Amino acid sequence: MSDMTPHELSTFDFHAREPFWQKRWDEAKSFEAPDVPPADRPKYYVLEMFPYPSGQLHVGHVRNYTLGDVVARYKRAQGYAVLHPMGWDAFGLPAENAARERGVHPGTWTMQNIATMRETLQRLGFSLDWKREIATCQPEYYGQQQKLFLDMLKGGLVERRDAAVNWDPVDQTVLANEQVVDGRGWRSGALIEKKTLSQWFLKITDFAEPLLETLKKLDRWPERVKTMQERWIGRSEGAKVRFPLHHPPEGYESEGDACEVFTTRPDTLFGLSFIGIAADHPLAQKIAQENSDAAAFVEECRRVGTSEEALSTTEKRGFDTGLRVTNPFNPEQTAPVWIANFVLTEYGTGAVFGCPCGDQRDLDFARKYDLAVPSVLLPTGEDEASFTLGEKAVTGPATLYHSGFLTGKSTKDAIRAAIEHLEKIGAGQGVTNWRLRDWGVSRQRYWGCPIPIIYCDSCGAQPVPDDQLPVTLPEDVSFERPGNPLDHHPTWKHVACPSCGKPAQRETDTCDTFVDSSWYFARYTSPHAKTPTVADAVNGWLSVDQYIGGVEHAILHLLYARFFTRAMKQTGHLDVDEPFSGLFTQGMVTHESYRDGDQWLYPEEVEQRGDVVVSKKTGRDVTVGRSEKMSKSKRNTVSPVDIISHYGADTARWFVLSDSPPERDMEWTAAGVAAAARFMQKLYRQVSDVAQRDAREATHGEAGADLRHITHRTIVAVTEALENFTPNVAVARLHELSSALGEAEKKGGEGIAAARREAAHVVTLLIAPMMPHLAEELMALLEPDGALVVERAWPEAQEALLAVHKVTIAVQVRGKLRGTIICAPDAPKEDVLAQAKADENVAKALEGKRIVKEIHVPNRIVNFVVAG
RNA sequence: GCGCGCUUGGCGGAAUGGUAGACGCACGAGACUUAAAAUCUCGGGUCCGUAAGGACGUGCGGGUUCAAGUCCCGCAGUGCGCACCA
Repeated sequence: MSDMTPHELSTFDFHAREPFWQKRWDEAKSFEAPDVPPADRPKYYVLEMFPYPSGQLHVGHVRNYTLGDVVARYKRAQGYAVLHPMGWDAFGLPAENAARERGVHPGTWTMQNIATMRETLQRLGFSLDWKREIATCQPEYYGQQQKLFLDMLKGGLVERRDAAVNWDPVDQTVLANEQVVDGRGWRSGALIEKKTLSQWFLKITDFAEPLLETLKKLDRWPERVKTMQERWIGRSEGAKVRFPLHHPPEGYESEGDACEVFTTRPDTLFGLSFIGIAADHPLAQKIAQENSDAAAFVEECRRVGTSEEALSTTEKRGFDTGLRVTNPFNPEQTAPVWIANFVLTEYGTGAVFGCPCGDQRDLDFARKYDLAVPSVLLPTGEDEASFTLGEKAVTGPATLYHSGFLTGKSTKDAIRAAIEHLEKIGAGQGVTNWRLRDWGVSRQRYWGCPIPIIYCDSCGAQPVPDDQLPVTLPEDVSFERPGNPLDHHPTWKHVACPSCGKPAQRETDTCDTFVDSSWYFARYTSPHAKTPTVADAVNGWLSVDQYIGGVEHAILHLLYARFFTRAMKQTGHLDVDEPFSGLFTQGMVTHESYRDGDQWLYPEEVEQRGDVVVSKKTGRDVTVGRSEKMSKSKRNTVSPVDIISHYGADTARWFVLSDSPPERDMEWTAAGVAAAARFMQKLYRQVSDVAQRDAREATHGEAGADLRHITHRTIVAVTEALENFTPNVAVARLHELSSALGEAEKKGGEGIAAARREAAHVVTLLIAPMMPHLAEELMALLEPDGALVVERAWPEAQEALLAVHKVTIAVQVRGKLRGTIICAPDAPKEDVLAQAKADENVAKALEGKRIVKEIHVPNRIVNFVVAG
């Protein structure tokens, strides 16, 4: 070395060194997992939700995969055999949109995006086993999915039935909910309508009970996700009640001469005001055939769309069918049957009975159409003589009145009595109803997994035989014409019936892409096998010990995956019940937005000048919007590739971990990234300084005691922070250790060099999960011929060095802080109290007061409760 | 509309029911420098006070407790999900 000072030497050249270390890891096969978990150590399966290859990696991905990588590297250091794979959720609508808009084939577009995004992931230095990479759009993957579908069909878990879709009459195509804007098709602008198609369903409701019950055992899932799933599955106890129809329309036989409803409140039957039926209810359909006004109303309901949100936000409206039913509890009473736009076809029986006094929606509806409002619920504490029902339904605790044999009973008792009575008189029975509906998987689209079915006029729907799998997508398709390219492909769908050999047609629908993502975690355990799974591998690696992804998937994806796992178990493809034993849901990455007039500007197009932000181009002040979810339309995005190029992968990784707790949204700021970069270089300077100046052979001495205490305390703190998923706290503690390392240099003295070397060594190991490249670089400085950090164990704190010699105890008088005292750890209560009272300021506060109570929490706090 | 979260200095945030504001950003002061950058050190919730110290303070209103950011009830704001976006 020359006579240059260490400071001048010390810059971490991430441009050169990050790829260097990535190559070393690659050569050492550091991240390749064995086919089957080894017997000599515990396994740990870390998985982040795989990305949709939309084009570029975005910073939300960087956050997600960095979190996962921290877990993977930390667990590996702790001696686990880690499986940490990556792949692509590669089917989906955007590829078809790109095809329609730009004429590029969905497959080409997807594979190009994958290549781009894979490169970015690799530049970030994630500890992924790339040998296991999968893309769901490849026959190697979706062919096995077809096998699973057929096995489920054989096992009775798949059914064909009718379901409604959003239909665009101009484009002649089915639209996704997101393609319906204010009831109109996003491209054509045409009013969309509900259309019924015959579709394939997976019978997730068969598992409603276990899916609900097992939630209780998922103790490493966030409570809120479990609550959401619980609500979604929606078990509710109630009754089916048959209301006899007075004059059923001719030819209406599907339910005999009665209208059946599901209710959770059979206790309020005496409060019957009306029957509400969905527009798709058979009775409504029947009426519509005969009555043009009814038909017009049904038609209108169809325009509302298929989402629950649309149904419940639309103004409540109804149509009186003129039919009447009899109240089974009170044959004297009849009520009208209305078609109502807020009744869900697919929940319960598609019909409700309206009891305005106990349900706000029913009350609003009854008032609007001037229907009877019998009052049968007396709120607890109200008097029958004085209580009148206003515009608020009774939803709190209440007693039944004006209710025949139920009068005087509490809601709970009345429900039980009502069900008993219904069953006795044969007008209904108690049932358990679920909000969860079966999973419709048919999509009328090209870019998805073909459903392996052949329709034959003679033999019906036939499964594609195993030896004809996979059913692959044709390459030569046209997106010029509206509709599904598979359907209008000249030859693809025409095949021989596998059963009779006569001409038949393929199913042209493809699978919901949620199916693809419902088993990819299992496929990673044997990504290239000729069967969907391999028993030893899948049962050895599953379940996923830590799954990490966005909370936006809290319900659908996670529930489908849980169901699919059970369905795969039932069909013999694996032997676990739950796919993910640990779940972590991370927040979004947000950024300020900038607007110059009506023009949105990218963050790199503006700069801060004093208190204002101006456009670099025009020099004008720009409007700074609050930090919100990054979106292309507001241009408040940041490119991970740019960040890596400017600051390096480790800086990007460190920044996304450093400030916000990962379950919360984090704000991306240029200043924050710069701070991360500074800290990275500071550590590099500090450690290279230690490597060059501090003698390796120095023995520990008195002067180093403080630093050693901090070093070992930091091991405990960082370990705890990583266990708790609070890397932001780990970062804070590492900042402190770094400061202590710097201070120790100035202090000097016997044993400082050894303590500094120890601290440098420890800091290197502790940052490794977060800044893996820098860690390798630092270790190479400290031990030029040593092992790679990825092959080293996590540091362990020495108990003796953690001991504290004094504690600071807060002293309160009547809960207010009046001073602090320094005591020996675990000092006796009497001594602590005496010392507390001796404190000048405390004594002043106690003056003239009588001590009523003395609270002493060892090593923490003293509180004198005083009177007077 | 229904469901589920979140809310702490100028900003991001820390805090087993026990000293609120760790750590970082931004800001200010100082050191180094011819100068700047970089780096290092120090300061800071608000108000009153020269200071010692005091009052107030974790979205708002109540409650439980010796003690509440933390637990309970109500409200507001904001975000996410709602079954064909992924």
